[in-house]
Amino acid sequence: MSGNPNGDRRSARRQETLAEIVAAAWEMVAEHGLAGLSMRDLGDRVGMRAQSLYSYFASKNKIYDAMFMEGYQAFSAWMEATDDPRFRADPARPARLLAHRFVEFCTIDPVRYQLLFQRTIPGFEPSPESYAVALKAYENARERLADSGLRDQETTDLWTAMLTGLADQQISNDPGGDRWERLVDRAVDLLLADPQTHPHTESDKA
Amino acid sequence: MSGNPNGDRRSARRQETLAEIVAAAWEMVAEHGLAGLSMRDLGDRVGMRAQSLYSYFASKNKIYDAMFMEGYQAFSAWMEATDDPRFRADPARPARLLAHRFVEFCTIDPVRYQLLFQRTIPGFEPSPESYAVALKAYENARERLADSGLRDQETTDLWTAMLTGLADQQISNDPGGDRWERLVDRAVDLLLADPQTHPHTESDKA
DNA sequence: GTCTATAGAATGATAGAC
DNA sequence: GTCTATCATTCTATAGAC
Repeated sequence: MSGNPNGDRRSARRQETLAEIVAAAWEMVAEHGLAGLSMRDLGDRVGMRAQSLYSYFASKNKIYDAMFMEGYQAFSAWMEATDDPRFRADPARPARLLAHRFVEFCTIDPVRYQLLFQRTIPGFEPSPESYAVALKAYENARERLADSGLRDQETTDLWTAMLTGLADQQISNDPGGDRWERLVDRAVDLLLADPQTHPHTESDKA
Repeated sequence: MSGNPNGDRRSARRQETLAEIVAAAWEMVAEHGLAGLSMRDLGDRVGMRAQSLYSYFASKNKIYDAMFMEGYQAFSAWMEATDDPRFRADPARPARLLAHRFVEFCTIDPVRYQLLFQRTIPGFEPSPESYAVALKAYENARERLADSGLRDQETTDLWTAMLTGLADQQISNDPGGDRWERLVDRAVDLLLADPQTHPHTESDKA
């Protein structure tokens, strides 16, 4: 749109600063918890006064919003990576991979998990744009799960509960370990072996 | 120890006030979230100035601590109630009852669930006395679970993850409904039917 | 775009009169 | 045991100079 090279350069510089602020915000919440994000300290961290941050984000919640969107983009990208053609033949493996991938995503960054999958920030609501990114991520995950043979709502609900439960216990009670993570395969196999998971097995065989 | 009837009466009065403050605190966090407990508002609620609360609790965290202990006492009492002799004969039912009872305890009061089973209050650590109550509650629950046939650590870990996962999804995504709660039976049966749950079945039959 | 200055409001907690 | 007065912070956010 803009034929002005200076405009492009300025815009690029601005994008860099925006990204730098968000990166510093991730650092901060990793250290002080999700609620421990303070404009003053965030300003210190990127080398400006807290008030100057308002040139980039209209409010603190806009920063959470940017983190929220970035988090779901990362989630989509992370789950994309399980689309490995080598495992398409085996009916059990894709589900296991999917499950491990999900639990890993959660345990790698507990604060991100909290921001994306739990609701613990008092006044924060994601913007429509960010929420759209989240919805798309969920839809992708649902489709991939369907490819693994888990289709009906009750089964996918149980799947979700099991995996978030495992991730949550892992994060809360054995951070850095694998006491719950190593139960992922067993949980997945349990669900795949359940007759209720495949209510139409007979017709599927035809 | 004190033979002074006035002392007893004063002590009783004090206990009443302590209980009243904690009850008001539960009300407050139910309305404004776990972090939304403010000494000023709490004072208003019990009809005294915020500063006067410090005659009863040395700090805000001491109030959280009292709630924590009360919560685990409630948990023990709640799980005791499943000790129904009528169901001891059926090997499947005690586990189902136990599971339902647990999930109900969580969903009935989400804020209490958050205080007891998640770690979301920044500076709060339970006191040794409160923690002892929590440990005893866990030990009781573990024994009851063992009576239901779930004994090895991996299985009880999976049990915990499944049920907290179901409770969490229920609270977060369908408050007041039963979309996840109605999956409890299926989850329990899945675990009971799993061969890995009874690694020593042969010798048990002897 | 960044700064200083500052508003405006909330917080948890203490000291000391009564 | 409750009060008034107050401290000492923290916080988000705005106004306006440069």
